[in-house]
Amino acid sequence: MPTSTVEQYIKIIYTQQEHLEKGVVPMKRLSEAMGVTPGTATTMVKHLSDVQLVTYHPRQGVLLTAKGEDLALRMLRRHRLIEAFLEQVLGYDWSEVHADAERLEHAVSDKFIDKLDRYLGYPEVDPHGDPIPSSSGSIESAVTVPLNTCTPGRRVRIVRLLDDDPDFLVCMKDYMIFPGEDFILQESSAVAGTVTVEHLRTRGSATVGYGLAGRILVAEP
Amino acid sequence: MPTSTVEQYIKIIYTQQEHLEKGVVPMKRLSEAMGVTPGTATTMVKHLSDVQLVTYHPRQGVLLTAKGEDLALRMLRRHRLIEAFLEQVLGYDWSEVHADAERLEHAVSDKFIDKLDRYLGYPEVDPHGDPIPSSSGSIESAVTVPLNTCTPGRRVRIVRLLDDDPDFLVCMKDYMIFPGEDFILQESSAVAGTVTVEHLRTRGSATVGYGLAGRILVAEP
DNA sequence: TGTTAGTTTTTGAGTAGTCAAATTAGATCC
DNA sequence: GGATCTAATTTGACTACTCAAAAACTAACA
Repeated sequence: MPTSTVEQYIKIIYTQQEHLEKGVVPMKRLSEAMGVTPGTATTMVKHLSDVQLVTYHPRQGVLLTAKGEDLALRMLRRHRLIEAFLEQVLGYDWSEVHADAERLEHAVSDKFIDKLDRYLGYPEVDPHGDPIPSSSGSIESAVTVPLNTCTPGRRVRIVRLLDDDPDFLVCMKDYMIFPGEDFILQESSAVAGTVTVEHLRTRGSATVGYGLAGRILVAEP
Repeated sequence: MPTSTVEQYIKIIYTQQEHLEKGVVPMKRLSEAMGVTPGTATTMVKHLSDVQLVTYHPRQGVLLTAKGEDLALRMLRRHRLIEAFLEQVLGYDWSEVHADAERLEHAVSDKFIDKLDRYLGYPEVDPHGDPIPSSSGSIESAVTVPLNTCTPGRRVRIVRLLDDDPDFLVCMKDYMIFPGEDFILQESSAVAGTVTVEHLRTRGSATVGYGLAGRILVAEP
């Protein structure tokens, strides 16, 4: 059975991998995401490679194996179901669910997770709109595009936010930017570095940084 | 902040202490309850003493300090609230709540526990009838006596079972011996080593070993 | 081509916990 | 008072992580 440290590394490698959209995850990135020194990450990655969870390309980076991806999806399932539970049942604010879920996900049994899944009514997404993998390890996410790639004038629906930072989430909530809300994209300028949207119902408008808008995924209906 | 290993030692020392009803907990007992070798327990106890959680009497045993007792009650609160949650909300059988709670209790935050407490409606006891300490650390248990000290013929109400062994609990459940149920004590013999009770409602009778009956706490109304 | 900047790896050391096995201290019993 | 039994302690070693700092590699640019 993997230790919780191993579980954490694998989960991070998975998210960095899909985040980067390119092959391998370099050590610097991994060590920063894990909050450890690069040397520590190298040591750990060698070990992960020994137990076949990743393939390690020295001086380039790591890539999950099928076995590693399996574990990553199991962890993501745990994490997101726990986040949903914390928000829907215990009344956490969506900005604070991440930290507690991060600790709980390594302590729960499969039985716990399956019972929790049933209790919650088999939700498909967590409070941030992240899709929840099934118990068999399949995951399907809606077709979305980053907000900063949409053309102004279009109507968009917020589907997912790729960020766990509480401050950012609180801020987005103030702007009504959370999954399910509809907006009109008013302006999007890489040069000015801003994206402005107007909330469909309330007519309130919000401006966010261009980079951050890339982490807001929307659907164009 | 104490590590989860430290938390576990402190909780075990607390329960052994009240279990034994006498002063100090000897190393053998502690090491067995923790599932480690005696040498390991000695090493750990010295450390616990360094951080003022216990007072260590070499070659005799350990005793919790006020600070240690505080931590023990916090852990007991966590453990028992989680047990209640697993049974009442997620539908665990009472025989299986212990193991999962044991792992979760070290991973939850104070915020989590307080919100869980509210969600459960501030329960006073867990599924085994063990009293749940308040968030301020006070604990009050009902007046009870071990079943094997009652006089035959008397009516008794099961209040609490001092055992976490799943096999034992499943067995007790089959006999209807769980908190809230009423019985007539038919026979109790230290010599024969058995205690026989009759369930008040169903008239079914059950016989358990004299030693085990000492771990069944009842109220004599 | 040679220098430099940035990344990655190696090395040596530390922390928290564990075990096995040798040793020591207490108690008990003739 | 010794012999003996048991519980407790010490010792040395191992695992799983971690860091700091030195060394090595890569890429890129003058």
